[in-house]
Amino acid sequence: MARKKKEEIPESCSCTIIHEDRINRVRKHMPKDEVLFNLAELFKSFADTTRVRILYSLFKEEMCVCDLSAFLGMTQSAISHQLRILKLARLVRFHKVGKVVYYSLEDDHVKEIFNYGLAHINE
Amino acid sequence: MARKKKEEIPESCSCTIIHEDRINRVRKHMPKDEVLFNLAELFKSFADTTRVRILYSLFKEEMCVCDLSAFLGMTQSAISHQLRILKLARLVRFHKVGKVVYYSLEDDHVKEIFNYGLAHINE
DNA sequence: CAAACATATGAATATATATTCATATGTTTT
DNA sequence: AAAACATATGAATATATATTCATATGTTTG
Repeated sequence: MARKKKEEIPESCSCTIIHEDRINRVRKHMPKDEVLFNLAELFKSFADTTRVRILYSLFKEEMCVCDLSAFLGMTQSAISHQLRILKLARLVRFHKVGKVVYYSLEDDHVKEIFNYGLAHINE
Repeated sequence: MARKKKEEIPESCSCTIIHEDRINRVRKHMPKDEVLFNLAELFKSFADTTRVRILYSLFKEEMCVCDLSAFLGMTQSAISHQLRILKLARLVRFHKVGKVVYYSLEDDHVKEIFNYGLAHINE
């Protein structure tokens, strides 16, 4: 009575591939893994309320760490750690004046990305 | 010898607020906390390689879970869990034909956001 | 030079989240 | 109805990450 007909489970996918044609067309246009990875990494930089608030603050004004800390009601350390991530993602730039470090947006991509994000939220 | 002059540490920020004027100008233009939170939540949906790959796959073709699973070389379960997140973020839509569920992009915001993301990466 | 201060950072902790595994749900087919 | 199948989902585990705490670095000022 043992009932085991279709014994050939394919690979990682436990199901039958239904649309080889679609997969082949999609494959042609997929960016390299590295690009997709970098894209996800970039969005990780936006994927935190604190970092979003920091970036939004810098839309209008250049600000120092102390300003951001006071304005956002968070410790200097927390802000500084997050600014490091934003620096690594090349989303903010900075310049020092004495002991004060002023941060500003690196380019306008952030604003544009945020605007489309808001458009999606408000639709 | 106890040397404790400036004893009045302000609030969450351990430093002196330097630019009250900047903070006040920024405050005027900050979106509500809820909006900033939702924006971060939206970007969280993009902040994972698997989800980026799923979304990119759907740029060109509507695909079923099985297609995505086979194409991306991941288990059906993993794909399905991630699709749930994309559904909750209203980034993908789906329709059922028999037992097959076809997924597609909800709107064009994703493409636009990705394009600006790529622009930032490639600059 | 010492004190004050703005900022940065390593380590620890707490929390979030991606994947796996097992199984459930719902549909089709025989 | 039972088998096959596509998909969904709860629980467990492993990993990533945000914040805190303590402290380091570098600059200014008395």
